[in-house]
Amino acid sequence: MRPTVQDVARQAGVSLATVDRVLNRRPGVRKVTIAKVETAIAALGYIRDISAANLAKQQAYRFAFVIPDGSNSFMHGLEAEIEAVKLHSAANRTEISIYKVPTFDSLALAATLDRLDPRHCSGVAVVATEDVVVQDALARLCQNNIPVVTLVSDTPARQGQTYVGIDNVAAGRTAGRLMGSFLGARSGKIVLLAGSMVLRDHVERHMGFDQVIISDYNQLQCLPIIESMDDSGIVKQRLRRCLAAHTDIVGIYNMGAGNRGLIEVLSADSAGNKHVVVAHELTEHTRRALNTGTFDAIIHQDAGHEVRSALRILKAQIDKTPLLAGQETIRIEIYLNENM
Amino acid sequence: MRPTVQDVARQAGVSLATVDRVLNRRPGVRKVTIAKVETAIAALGYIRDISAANLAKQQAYRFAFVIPDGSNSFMHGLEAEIEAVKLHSAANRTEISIYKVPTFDSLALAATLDRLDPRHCSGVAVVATEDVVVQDALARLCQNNIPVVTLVSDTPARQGQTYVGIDNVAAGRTAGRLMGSFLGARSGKIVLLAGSMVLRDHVERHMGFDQVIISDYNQLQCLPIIESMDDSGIVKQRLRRCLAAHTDIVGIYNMGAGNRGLIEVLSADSAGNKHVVVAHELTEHTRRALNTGTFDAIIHQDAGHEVRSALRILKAQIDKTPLLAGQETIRIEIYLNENM
DNA sequence: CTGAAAGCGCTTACAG
DNA sequence: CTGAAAGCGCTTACAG
Repeated sequence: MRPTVQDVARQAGVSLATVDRVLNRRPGVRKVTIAKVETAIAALGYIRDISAANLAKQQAYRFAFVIPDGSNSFMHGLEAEIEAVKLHSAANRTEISIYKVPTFDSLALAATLDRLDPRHCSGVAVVATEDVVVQDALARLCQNNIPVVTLVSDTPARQGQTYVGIDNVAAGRTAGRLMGSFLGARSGKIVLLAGSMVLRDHVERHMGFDQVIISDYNQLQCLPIIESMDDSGIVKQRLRRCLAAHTDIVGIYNMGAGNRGLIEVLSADSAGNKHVVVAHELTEHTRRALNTGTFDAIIHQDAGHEVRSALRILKAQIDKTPLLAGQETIRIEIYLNENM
Repeated sequence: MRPTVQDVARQAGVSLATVDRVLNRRPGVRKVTIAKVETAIAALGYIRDISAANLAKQQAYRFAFVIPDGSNSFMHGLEAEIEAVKLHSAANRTEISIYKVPTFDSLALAATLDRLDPRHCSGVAVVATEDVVVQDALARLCQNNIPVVTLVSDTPARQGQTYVGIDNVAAGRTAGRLMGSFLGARSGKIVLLAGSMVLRDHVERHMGFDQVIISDYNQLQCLPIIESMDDSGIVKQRLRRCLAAHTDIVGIYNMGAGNRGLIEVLSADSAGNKHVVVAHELTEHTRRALNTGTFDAIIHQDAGHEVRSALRILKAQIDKTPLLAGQETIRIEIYLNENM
């Protein structure tokens, strides 16, 4: 049988309450007593049962997910994954709320974060922009001892904040390698599409992509970035103009959203399939594009994994328990038509 | 506050014990009583607290992992991942034992499975061969109500057995697509390496690879499979002979283990880097081969994910709780030098 | 077929 | 600074 607090108390010659005090590093215990208890713990190889502790504490976790509103399919997927864990969370004394904030609206995001009441919120997971008002709001949460996890897009590192998402520079490099490998000996221009260069994830992907193309494929040239605010309509319009202006385009890399616009332009273009196309995030639309050969590869991050990882990280911080190494690394996934 | 069994008992006008009987579908309760309790549960929106239930039951999980012994790096990685969860398992009333069995030795495997005592074993995860003696031993475990998970290589579907691993046909198709895409317009022969065609995962990968090459790349021809018993030495010897016999080899696909032998041959061969090489499983050795450009792509499965998934599935079967959809799908991961 | 009481391994006021 | 007792939300003999 595994030793319990009872066994530790008996072995140390103290009461349950004192064992508890030592276990939880509560103040007001004499050094000698602490030593006695710790000796007993070591001697018995005592390990605390966290479920029992949580039951006694009536510990309940109340987490807030703050994510962008709008038509972005990836964010819809993220929301669906949050809803999925919500269904099972009640059985684990966990309550999850979702707050949606207009895309690209840092003020609204900061206001939403400020409105979270520390008494009813034990942790926050947020898809953050890099704006100062947002960073300040996050800092205030941390001051109130509310653990924060940032999702999808990294933020300047800060105490009490953990990033859960892919390494976007490496993701860009991966896209670059796929583009170069798939083009083989062909030479020509590459179209670069992004949502906005104020989004850190897009900037990082761009860096990575450029690095690889410049160093390893000098028969390929990247055109200046086309920004679309992640809007399919804008993608369509600007991409059409760009394709018309150049005759030697061989590849397209979309590092942002708005894939529906991209797909529409390429499907309409009779010569569309001659391009190598790499984009991000597996969704209903990009899946079909892979199927039909309109897209050649998708770089993906697993939204479900990110949601569950965020929850595990927040809980571990609250319970002061260690995390399982490796489980929380979000992988840069590559999808071709065959491995979806 | 969330309703508890107390609330249900009061609302239904019965005792705690009766609520418990209904909750756990234990026999010996009148239909009318069951109905009363179920009405109360529905009215209150009662959800059972699983941790509390496990505490009261003194439920302890004792799991056995049965894996192949030997020099296979992937299996070493798998073992390391099991050791990693072991470290944290004590805090969750979980005990994990590892049993190692000589590779390719179905009799020893079956004997090990038969030796597992149902009284001290609440679930089994096994890397199984497809031999009848093994299938029979697994069937006996299921008869004793011990849930079984098969890892890495699928087995003929059976009640009470869940497969945790990748779809190996799709993995083969993915390898084929990478090979074809990376070779571009080049034509020639492809070397196929496998451990043994009695391993279901290797057979399935072969099928998938062939499908894609035959249907989409008729400038490429696959040579007859070279079997190596997953032994680097045999890989080296047979591959050298094969490379010497053909002048127009453009690609190599290793669907099995023994990558060290493959790497050695290619590194020694001055012309080695002209081949496109696709292999399986990220390990210390294949990582380096990707880095140096000896390998072009690796198809990978996450051993850590498989271990944790196996545990969640076994626990869910024991607790009769539902699984989180999506979390248990093992992905076919593609690695290039840039996304490791 | 049903219920009262004790217990699982912790934590929490409260008393001293 | 320390301890006795009650309680968290369940389950389990045992009695009737």
